[in-house]
Amino acid sequence: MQRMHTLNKYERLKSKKLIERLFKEGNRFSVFPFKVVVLAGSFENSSSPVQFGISVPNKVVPKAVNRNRIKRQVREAWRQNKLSLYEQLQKTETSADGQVIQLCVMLIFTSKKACTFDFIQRKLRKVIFQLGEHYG
RNA sequence: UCGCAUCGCAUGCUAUCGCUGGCUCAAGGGCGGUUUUCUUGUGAAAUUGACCCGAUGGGCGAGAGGAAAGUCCGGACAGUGUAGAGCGACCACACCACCUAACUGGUGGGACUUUGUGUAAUGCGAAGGACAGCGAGUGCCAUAGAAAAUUUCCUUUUCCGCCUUUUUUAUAGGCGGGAAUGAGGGUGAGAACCCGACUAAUGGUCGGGCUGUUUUCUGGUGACGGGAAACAGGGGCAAACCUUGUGGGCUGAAAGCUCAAAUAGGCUAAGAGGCUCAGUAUUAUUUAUAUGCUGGGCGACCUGCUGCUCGCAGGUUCUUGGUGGGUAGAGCGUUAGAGGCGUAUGGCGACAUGCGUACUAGAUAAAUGAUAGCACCGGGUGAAAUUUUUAAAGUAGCUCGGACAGAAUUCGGCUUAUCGCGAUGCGGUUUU
RNA sequence: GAUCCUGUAGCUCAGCUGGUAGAGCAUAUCACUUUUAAUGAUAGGGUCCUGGGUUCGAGCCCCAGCGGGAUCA
Repeated sequence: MQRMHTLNKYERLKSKKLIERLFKEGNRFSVFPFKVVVLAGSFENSSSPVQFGISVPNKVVPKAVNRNRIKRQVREAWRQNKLSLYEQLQKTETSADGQVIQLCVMLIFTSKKACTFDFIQRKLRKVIFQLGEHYG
C-alpha cells in the first residue's frame, strides 16, 4: 500500500461481461443520491481488490456536460476515500484462510439536482462504511 | 451613447491530489545465447542482448469547441456491386454567370414584390423570397353570387308564330320558339383587360393604353434591358397531381478487414449399428453356417400432403478425426488534413496560385479533471482623506454574475444555443 | 454513429386530397335516491408543440426549431 490516492485502469470496472454479471447477480442497496450494486468473489481480469464504476442515467441528468461533471466528482471522492475499504478487505484476507475477496461496485446516481462536492463525499463515505460492514 | 451588419476572442495564474495515451531511464519478468558448478536432470547460479512484456518508480513534452450540439445537406473512406453504361421507378433541385472536391452551400448580377426618399421626369436606397411551366392535360376554388371558366338565370337587341288593344295596318303589351351578345344584376380574395367614337345592339369596326406570343434591330458572356412590326386578350392554385430540364446505384465506422477459446449445429472420412424374407458374390464346401451388396416387408420416431383418422411420400443412430463458417473477446480501421497561420500576385467578390512557417487529443461503462486561493472582466450600489468654484471619483469598499455547452472515422457547409469583450463599416440621437 | 414515428380538451384518441375542431372517459350543476354509486340532462374547458412561408383562407401543404418515443451490436 504505497500510493493510495490513485484510480488507474485496473481499479475501474471496464469489462462488459463483468458488468452484465454484476447486474444479474449482485446485491443492491441505496444511500440517497446513489444506488449501489455489489458483487463479491474473485475475478481474474484484475488484481485490484475493488473494481469501481459510476453511472449517471441519461434520464436523470439530460446534459452531457453535467453528467461528466458528476462522474468526475464521484470518481474524485472515491479516489480519496477508498483507503479504509481496502484496509478492511486486506484484514479479512489475512485473518481468514487466505481466500482473496474482490468486490465489484457500481454506483448509479439518482438525484436530479446537482450536488456539491462535500455532500457527495459525505454520502460516499457512508457507502464505503456499509460496504466494509458487509464484506469486511 | 444607441441600433444594425461583418469579422475576431471565448477568463487567467498558483498550490495539493489525480486521468489518458506517447517518448525515455531504471527496477522486475519472459525468451534466446554464453560461462561456471554439481548429486548429470533439459536442475541451479552468474553474465549478456539494436529482442519482447512491463498493472512498479522517476523524467520530458501533449491533451475538447465555436458551435465539439442538431444530424439538415454534400464529399472522402469502406462494403456490396460492376453502376465516373443505358432504361424504368423513386428521391432531390429549378432566374443567370462564376467559385468549390461536391452541395439545397457561397460570391456577383438580373427581373419581381414590399417599403423609404426624391425629381418636371427617368431615379436613388433598403429588405424579401424553393423567381421553370396552369398560352400541355387532369383536378380544386367552401359560403355568397346568374356565373369561379369555351357562362346563358334575369335583363337587353333582333327575327318568326299566336293572343290582347285597335276599323285595319303600324305601334305597344303578353306568351312560345330561334338567333346574337356579355354592358348591367345584393356577392366575393378574385368576375372575363381598360378608355373613347360609330351602330339594331353590348356584336363588329376604328383610335389610344396594358399584358403576352412571334419576328426583327440593338447593349450585355448570360439572366435581362431599350426600340419597331404583326397577332392575341386564354382568372387563380404546381409548398395540387403533374410536365420539362438537371443530378443521384444502395448501405453506413454498430461500415469493413485480420486473429480467434468453450459449447451447439453444418460438411466430410473411418469404424460400429433393430427384426425378418428373397436374390447374388466370397470363404469354406455334401448340406448347413458366417460376412458383404441389392431389393421387399414389419416395428419406433420426426416432417409434409387438410385440423383429426386412414393412406401416401421423405428422412433417421452412436464414437473418433478433419474441415470451413463463426459467437464472447482482441487488434487494425484511428487520426496530417480538398487543413491552419503569415505574405505576394490575380480577381468587384466568393476564391485561386506561388513562397515561407508551425504541428501532432485519440478515449471506448468512455481520459482531457477535482478542491482551495488570488487576479481579471461586466452589472448594481457607493464613500473618505486631500485640494476646494470644483475636482478627487462613479475611484476604494460592498454585493451579484462570468454563458452556451463535452470529441467518438474524418472534412466542407447550413441551422440552433450563447454571459460578455474587441475591431471595422453604416445609420439615429445628444453635446461641442 | 445511423434510421424512423409522433405532438389536437385534465387523460386516451378521431379529424379523408385545405373551408366554422369532435368522440369517449374525467370535471361542474341539476334530476333520480334517505345518502352514495350507477343512470339521465345540461354546461364549461383548445396557444391544434413553437416560429416563418404558400394560399382569399392552414389542425391539414412546405421549411426551420423544440419535446416525446422506438429500432439497429
